[in-house]
Amino acid sequence: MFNKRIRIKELLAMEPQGQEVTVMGWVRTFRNNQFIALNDGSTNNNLQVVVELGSQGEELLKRITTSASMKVTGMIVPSLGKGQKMDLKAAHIEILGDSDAEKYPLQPKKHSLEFLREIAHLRFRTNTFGSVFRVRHALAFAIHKFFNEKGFVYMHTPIITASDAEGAGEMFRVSTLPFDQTPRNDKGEVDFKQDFFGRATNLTVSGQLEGELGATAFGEIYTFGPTFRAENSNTARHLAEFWMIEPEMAFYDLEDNMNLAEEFIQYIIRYAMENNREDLEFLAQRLADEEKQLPQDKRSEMGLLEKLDFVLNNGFERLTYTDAIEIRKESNHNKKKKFQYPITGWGMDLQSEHERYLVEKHFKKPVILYNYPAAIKAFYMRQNEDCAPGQPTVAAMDILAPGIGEIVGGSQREERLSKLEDRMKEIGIPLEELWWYLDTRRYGTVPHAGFGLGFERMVQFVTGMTNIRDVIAFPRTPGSAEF
RNA sequence: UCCUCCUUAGCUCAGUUGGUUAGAGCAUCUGACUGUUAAUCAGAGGGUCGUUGGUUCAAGUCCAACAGGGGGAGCCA
Repeated sequence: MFNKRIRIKELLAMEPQGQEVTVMGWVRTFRNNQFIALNDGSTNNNLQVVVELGSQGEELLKRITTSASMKVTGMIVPSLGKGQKMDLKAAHIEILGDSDAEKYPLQPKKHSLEFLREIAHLRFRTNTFGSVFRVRHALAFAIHKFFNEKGFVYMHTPIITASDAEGAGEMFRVSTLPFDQTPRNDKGEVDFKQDFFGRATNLTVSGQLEGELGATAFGEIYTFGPTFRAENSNTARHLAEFWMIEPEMAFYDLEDNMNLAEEFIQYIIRYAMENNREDLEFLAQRLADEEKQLPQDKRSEMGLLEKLDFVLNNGFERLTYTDAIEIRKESNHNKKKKFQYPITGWGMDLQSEHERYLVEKHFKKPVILYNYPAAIKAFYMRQNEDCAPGQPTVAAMDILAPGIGEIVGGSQREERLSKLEDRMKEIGIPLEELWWYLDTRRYGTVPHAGFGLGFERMVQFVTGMTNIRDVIAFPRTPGSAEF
């Protein structure tokens, strides 16, 4: 019978009055041949198990090593020591699994995140990753809760897709053809007619186009699933496999879209603040300690909890691409020629140093940029009509978060068939490949909008982890797919 | 992919202008102690200095290539 155990988080919330309980967990440290710090993953707080002198045999004591797993039954009593509220006086200890202390790589000391990344299968057993992944869970749960409360339908869009016309980046091919002897057609090209699906297929880079099909039937839908990009990106904010949330809403314009995105982000942050306070406090302390080693000008002005509170209470700054260019052009930063990439004028794509200046120096809070030049955005974004002469824009919006950069990318979609077709022809996307997508514009088209939120970037923002590889359990990056 | 920095014990890191036997803290092991808090005290074991090649009488130290990792950039979420 294992299910009689009580979780340590629950136990620590009780008043110790000699109750008999059973706990199970893993040893963090064993001090003085007498005190076991036991952790079961429910919280970073360890339960102090007290082994009375002489109550257990030498053989058993020797097996109480770091990360050995055990079942302990005993009485909880107020602790005589100072560091904790209660002790579990062990009446019976059963080692469930031994752990060779000489080989076990985690020690009761600080480890670098880089080292822990190399033992990603064990890093959940540390306080930092325990907190990160409990917060990750809370955010994922809050996302479903938010959309469910708003009446959105959770839609599972395909992982394997045949369209490569979405233009969202390099794709991973999905194939069962033999690598060493790929069948060829008359022209000498690989003959995908003989492949599993009878055509070339890839892992999805976005569920958006399929999401629009759902939105034009259910009204509001969202997706939350894995996404794959075969880009050779080596940064602290890119993964080859990541999770993305993509709501898509009929009868929404760009402003509705921005309102939803802002409300959504605040909602899930608030959920984590209310339900994972201890973990966030731990992560805030961790970040503060880490930043102590940085030079003054590289440190954040606000602590993690302050930052999250600020985001909940202050809303996001909204401004158009055109205004953003002006602000930066007029900034002292630009006049002093401190940008590596100078602001050349309207139409240029924003470099990440420009985004960072705007978010971290000028406004010091999340910023929503909207109405971007059409030339630097995707084909499906709605073409604005009231543009300045020679400056065509689309109803796109990006949310930029301090320290992370782009966390949301979205737009109102082009619902007018002829405009959409014209744009596709203009940039060379074959209409016949997306016939099913265009059908939504043929049969009862409606104004609609949506966005994509990078889940790992959101987790980074909330946990303060600076490398995206530390907020996903098993990161996939170029040259790296262990575990 | 580009720029840049790093790679010395299980971990974190010292190692002087190139010079004889490469060090520390923590961890591990052995013993002591027993209300500890990353316990403490004493002792012990633990190294192909990332790999390969080069310069030199002599390379952990200088040079090159490669590998792995960090930071930044591009692409983006």
